[in-house]
Amino acid sequence: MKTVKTRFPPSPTGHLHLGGARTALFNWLFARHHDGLFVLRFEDTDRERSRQEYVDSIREALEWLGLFWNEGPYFQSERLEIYREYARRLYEEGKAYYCECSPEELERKRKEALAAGRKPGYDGTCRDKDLPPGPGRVLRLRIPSTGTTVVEDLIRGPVAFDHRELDDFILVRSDGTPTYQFAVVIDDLTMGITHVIRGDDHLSNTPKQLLLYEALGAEPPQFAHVPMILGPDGTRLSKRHGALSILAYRDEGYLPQALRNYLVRLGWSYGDQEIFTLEEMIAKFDLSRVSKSAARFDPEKLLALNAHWLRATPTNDLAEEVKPFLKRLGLPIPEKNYLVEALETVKPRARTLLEAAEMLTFYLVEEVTYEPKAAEKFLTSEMVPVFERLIKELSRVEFTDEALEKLFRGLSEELGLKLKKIAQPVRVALTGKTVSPGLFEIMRVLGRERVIRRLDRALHFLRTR
RNA sequence: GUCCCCGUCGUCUAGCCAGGUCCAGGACACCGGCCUUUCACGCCGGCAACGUGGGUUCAAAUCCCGCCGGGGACGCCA
Repeated sequence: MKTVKTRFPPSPTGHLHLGGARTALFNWLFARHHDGLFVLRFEDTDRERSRQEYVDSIREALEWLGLFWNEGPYFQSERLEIYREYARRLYEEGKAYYCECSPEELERKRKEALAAGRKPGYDGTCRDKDLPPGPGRVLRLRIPSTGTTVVEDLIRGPVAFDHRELDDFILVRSDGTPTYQFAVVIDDLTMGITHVIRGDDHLSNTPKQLLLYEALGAEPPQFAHVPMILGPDGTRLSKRHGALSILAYRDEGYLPQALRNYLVRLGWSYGDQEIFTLEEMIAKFDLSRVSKSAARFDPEKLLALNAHWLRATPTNDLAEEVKPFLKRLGLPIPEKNYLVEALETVKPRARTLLEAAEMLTFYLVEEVTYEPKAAEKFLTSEMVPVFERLIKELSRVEFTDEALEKLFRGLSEELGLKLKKIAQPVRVALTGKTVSPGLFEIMRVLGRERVIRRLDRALHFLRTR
């Protein structure tokens, strides 16, 4: 049994987006599941649009997702000699021929054909001209005019294409660079790729590639075409569907575990299981459970999964992850223990690291800012005696959740006020807001000194109203 | 236009290959309730789908055909 080898071949013309990440994940998982290898290869033959910054950002995104490659990254732009050699062979063996039709001419014929309701493929004008190589000429593959080619797809089963539907596609452009169709085949062949797992949109290109393998006298890899990911509205995923770059999700406070978990369930399932650790994905992933129909991207489900993984991550680790977000919000980074304890209280309430950082604000600022409406409603003058009494009691009570709760309940009973009537004003005094983690845990974490200082300040505030 | 692929709750999906156990299960979202010092978490309950027409069969979400709908390919882009 040959070692399984998969690849992820992005073209560095944009950031890594959800669709690409899912394809990369599937390839990576398949390789890992079979103890195989995963190759990274940049398809940068389009010199016009390829950019170094995208090479960097794609690598960064893959690494962030934990999808490390065993080989590469390769760059097609550095393999031009190899393609040239194979092109020469194909030409010499008569499997390919040169064509002198100009792009303008081809474009004109394409439009004509489309307007007349015919298929717009190349019409074979130069097929039998027996042209030698020359400037302005492209190399085309000579495709058999009759018969059919069957793609034995691992996900879709056999898919037959009539050769009349295929045309003599371009292998080498007039500037000598290889086209995508040619370069992928040569790369997959020379790199020993055993399984090509890619988007559905490549299915109709596959027979052409198969014919190229045949012309080369080579054994093609196995193909598996996975369904595409559509936007929430069912149209092709694009910029207007919001943040699509994987790195943008990272910067919004999403966890790689959540992204992976969301992505793996888009087009793949394992019974009713929704939550997967990396190890489980590797152990359970297989092509037979990949679905055939396109999936829509649902940001809500991604968020829910992120909330889940946030809660499932040890607070100690989360504390490190949240630091960059605190920094970004202009908040001071406190001592680790304090941060962990504070984070513990906001963890079940936050759905992203960014939200968590925002919720931590009151723990970290010197003086909280009262929300106008909250102060208006709860920091009223009748709270003066309550706060005075609290400050006195708090200086001697033990700062544990239990003791604090006992204190508040006792006070509530003694003063004939519902606990809520006391709790909300104190909450506002301590956090500036009406919504926060549990009051007693907040107090415990803030500690006696901060709590008394904040109550003191609130007392001043309500006396001057 | 031609060819190819796909079609189960709003969304992701299980079930379909090996027809009955499915008046279709899980998850997200949504709605109600419990818990409760606020908000969450958690727990309980609810809403909600086999695109359509025909055929095969004692029996079809599951098999066959047509139609409709969606997506993709048809580039000297990848």
